[in-house]
Amino acid sequence: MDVNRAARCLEKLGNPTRLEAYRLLVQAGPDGLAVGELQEHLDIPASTLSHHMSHLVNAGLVRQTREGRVLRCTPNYALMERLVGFLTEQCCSGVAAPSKKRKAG
Amino acid sequence: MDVNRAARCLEKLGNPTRLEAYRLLVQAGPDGLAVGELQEHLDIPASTLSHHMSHLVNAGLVRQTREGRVLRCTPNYALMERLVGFLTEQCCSGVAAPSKKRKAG
DNA sequence: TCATAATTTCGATAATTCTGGAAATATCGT
DNA sequence: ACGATATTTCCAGAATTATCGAAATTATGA
Repeated sequence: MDVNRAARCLEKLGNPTRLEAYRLLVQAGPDGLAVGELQEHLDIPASTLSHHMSHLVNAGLVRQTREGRVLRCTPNYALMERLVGFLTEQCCSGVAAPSKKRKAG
Repeated sequence: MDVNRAARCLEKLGNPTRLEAYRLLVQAGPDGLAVGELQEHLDIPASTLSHHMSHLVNAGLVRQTREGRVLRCTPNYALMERLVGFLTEQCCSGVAAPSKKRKAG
């Protein structure tokens, strides 16, 4: 996770609609949610939501798998955890969580 | 830390120049850096940097104190930690770090 | 007061992002 | 094939953000 990758993830999560969408996916549990289910919760036009989701998918934060007519979305926890790790290690005071380092530890 | 506050912080950190600036402040230690010192590191025009810094200050992520002609910038660790807490609690799988809760614990 | 330094504000342009209707695509059941 | 459903892609306009030179502001020291 370099600074540019982190910035890209943060940028995508920095939109209220997208952050809420991601949060909904996490809350929904292991199966995530279909795009249409997200749309019901978020109450925005389908095309707008589709654009937002493609941002998240492109950044790698969300994965989509087709199930018949439905596109199921699941959060990429591993990437989110790497992002949180980046913030903790690079942007916090250094007092907490010095564990688990892979690069140049 | 509600979802909109979190989104605002993430949005501000989601710009590569601003994320790098914040990181430099953290790395610099307790005294942070003057705007001019940031400018040397980032190598961008003063007015551009000033705009970026005002984003961070407005979001509460950075604090500025005047020391003579110099404006010293320091990161707001407390807010960053609340942001990381938000992501950990609301956007991660729930497997890790269930400790330290203040609201409705 | 003058010159210098540090930084912001002004003003303007370029670039990007957000939004959403309409049309297209993909899949299913009959 | 047809009709319905789920979702994306196309297209365009509105809104926001990024950039930065020039001018203004704030502070220092002689």
